[in-house]
Amino acid sequence: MGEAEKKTVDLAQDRRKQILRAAVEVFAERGFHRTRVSDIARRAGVAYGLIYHYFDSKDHVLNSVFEENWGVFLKVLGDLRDSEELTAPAKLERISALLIDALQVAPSIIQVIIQEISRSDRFVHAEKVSAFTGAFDVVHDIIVAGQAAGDLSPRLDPRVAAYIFFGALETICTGAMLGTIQCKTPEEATRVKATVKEALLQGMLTDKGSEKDAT
Amino acid sequence: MGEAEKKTVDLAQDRRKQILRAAVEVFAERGFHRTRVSDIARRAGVAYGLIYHYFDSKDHVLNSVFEENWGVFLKVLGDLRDSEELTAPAKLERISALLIDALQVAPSIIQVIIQEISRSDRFVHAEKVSAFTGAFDVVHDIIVAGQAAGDLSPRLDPRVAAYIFFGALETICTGAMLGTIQCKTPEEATRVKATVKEALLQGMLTDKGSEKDAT
DNA sequence: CGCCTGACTGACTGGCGAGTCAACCTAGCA
DNA sequence: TGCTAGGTTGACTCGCCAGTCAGTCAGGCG
Repeated sequence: MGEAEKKTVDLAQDRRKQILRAAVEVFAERGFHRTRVSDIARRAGVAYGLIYHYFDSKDHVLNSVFEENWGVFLKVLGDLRDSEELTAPAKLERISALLIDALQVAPSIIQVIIQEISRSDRFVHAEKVSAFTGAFDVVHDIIVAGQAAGDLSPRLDPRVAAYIFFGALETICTGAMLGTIQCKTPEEATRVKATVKEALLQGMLTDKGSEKDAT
Repeated sequence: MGEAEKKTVDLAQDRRKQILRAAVEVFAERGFHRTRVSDIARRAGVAYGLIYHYFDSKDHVLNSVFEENWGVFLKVLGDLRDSEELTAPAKLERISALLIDALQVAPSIIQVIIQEISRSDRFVHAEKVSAFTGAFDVVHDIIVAGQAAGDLSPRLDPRVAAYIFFGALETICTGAMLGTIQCKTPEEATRVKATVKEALLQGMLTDKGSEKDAT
């Protein structure tokens, strides 16, 4: 009995996953509000009504996509913050590498999260903000710790710096989505990571540039 | 005749402006796709149908908001690029200052442009991209010139660096919109500018941080 | 003073698409 | 073999809102 029941549960989970996978695909292709629920159903090879068996609404489908993926990202970030072995700069480097690698592995998911949640009115007025601030807070904490340890410039406003860090990464993801930034092969990815590190950590200036820049 | 005709034209332009101003306000408050055309009409104190006298469609209203404001921004950017007097880092600093100041002067317009065009599916598939790449190109050119002059690190991929630059600024605007970043008073604005400069130009690392970071 | 032009009005329509629901399986069980 | 539960189906409903259009009003002109 337990066995059979479990199997049914698994099947149900499979259906759910199947719908979510399809949803991610179509959302990535046409954007959330241009996709009709029927599109998701067709792509998943499933009847229209079944979507509403597993999800309350179209919005709820998108939320599930978000929660199930952002959640694991947040978890990884949290662990990274609490790691004793790495310095703050190393942690920041890890985070950017993490995202850029994710871009190879699961571009559609990244696209949907950035496109439909981070970017979009959904972000501005909804509870989604809190999920995002979770990530911001982690980066913020890392920066503050880095400043305390003397590894990061004390002149940075940590909050603004966290925004700069995330904004840079987010826009790079957007660029990769649009194909403006090449980021498919491991070599290209390495190059992008290097520029992120150089620009954000070392700064864009050369020594010569800094001399002229006597502020 | 010329006089009277001109007056009529002016009045017509006023009406148009009046509608656009109202549109910016409501778009900023409720987001493009949650605002009904009737909202714009009500806010502008104008009949529903009149909107369609001046604009082809709701989309066209948004496009006009975008074109008429982004156009002047692009113009300023272009002039800045061609200026002989400033070094590349100084130019970048100017651009960020420009945006952060604009945030004080016309927050709604900035919000609408960022929220509804830069961020939004509108951006991904439409001609809007080209307008944005215009701005990217300017920053890209400035970076390349700065590298040639020896003021900016030659190790940066100029394209990726341009994305980082814009992404940082864009997210800061978002933060200001959300009220997460304080940027109302001149003092706060100065502080934000300083962090942008520090983080992007000098880099987030301290010397101590760089030593440890032997790559 | 009538006429004409064009700004201006707002009730109405048409279509779209989210969400519903009654009917239909199918599998496990007695 | 009949019964139930719940997964599955897709035609239908229903509200919403962009866009239309028949008509009003004002002001310039012969």
